[in-house]
Amino acid sequence: MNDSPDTCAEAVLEIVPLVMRAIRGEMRRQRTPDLSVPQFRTLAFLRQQPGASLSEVAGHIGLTLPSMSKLIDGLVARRLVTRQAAPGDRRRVTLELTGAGQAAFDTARTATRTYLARRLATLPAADRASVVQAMQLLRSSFTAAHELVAGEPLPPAGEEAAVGA
Amino acid sequence: MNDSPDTCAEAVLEIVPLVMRAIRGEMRRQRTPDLSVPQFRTLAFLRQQPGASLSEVAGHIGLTLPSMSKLIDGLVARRLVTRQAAPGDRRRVTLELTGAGQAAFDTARTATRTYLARRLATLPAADRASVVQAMQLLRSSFTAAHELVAGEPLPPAGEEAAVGA
DNA sequence: TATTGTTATACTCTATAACTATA
DNA sequence: TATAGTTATAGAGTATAACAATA
Repeated sequence: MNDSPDTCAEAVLEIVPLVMRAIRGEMRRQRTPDLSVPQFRTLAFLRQQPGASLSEVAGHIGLTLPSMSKLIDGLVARRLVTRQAAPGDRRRVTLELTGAGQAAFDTARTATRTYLARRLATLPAADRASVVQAMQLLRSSFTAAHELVAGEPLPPAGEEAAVGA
Repeated sequence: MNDSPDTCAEAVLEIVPLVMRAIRGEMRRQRTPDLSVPQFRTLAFLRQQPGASLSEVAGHIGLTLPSMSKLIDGLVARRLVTRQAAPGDRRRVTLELTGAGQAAFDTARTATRTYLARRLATLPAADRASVVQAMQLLRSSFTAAHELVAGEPLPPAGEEAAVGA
């Protein structure tokens, strides 16, 4: 009853956007000279994957190559990212955070995490443990190998109730 | 250890954007009415609050009046929303969904929920129940007008819950 | 010829400022 | 005068198409 895929999807569809708005709002308040959310996500990716190519970053963030190229233009202009030709294949670019780029990311992210922690501090510890566990479960569902790209078949589909629900 | 506010915040900050990206991507993929996320949220709000004014919708979605006016232009042009002068105060407009607007909302939302359900179907039922429970806990943290430990009021929690409806 | 990325161009979305209509 | 919306205009962000450089 409370564990059907549809019930779970309903709950996720209601709550995740709510929490996401809190995250985005806080990041907007904290981020440095007007860093957009995709730019911030790019910093986050390069923090974990230094030396990534433009295609790799674009694929991860979900932008086209031209769009990501322009986004990187802005980060390079602010001296948050370096862009160099890759040794061994001069077609590729190697992207890395500068010290300022690392600081910009760490500062905003820490502030946002602190904000969330203050929100979550209203819960009993046991409930927070439940939330942590659920996040791990969601990660396994949404990073699974079956990369869900448009049109690609996924696990067995449930009823596709349609219009006029 | 696993239940500290900071640990919980860290998990939320990692996973929620991941899931949100999947939600937004799937909603965008519903090309039938080709609705933007704010347009979809507007339909969701009007589904629950028929007859709302432009200011009310703009405040709820988080757009300025001119931006919302243009957004509504698009919805009216597609015959998903009606816009009439309010009886008793001709300055205000009364916004309502048409039958097609209701169907567009229900279709897109159902498709997104179905997509999420297929993703979540990879989990055991007990784990889905854990996710549902955690969503309820997060709702209590992110919708309640909680005061912080230090006594400071939290920043105004925006309302992005509209996706849920 | 295939790939990796950039430039050119256009469209969407949003904001601020100025304006109209109504109260 | 104050309020509710709209129109005018501009800026950011993204996409597709065409191009350049390298493999």
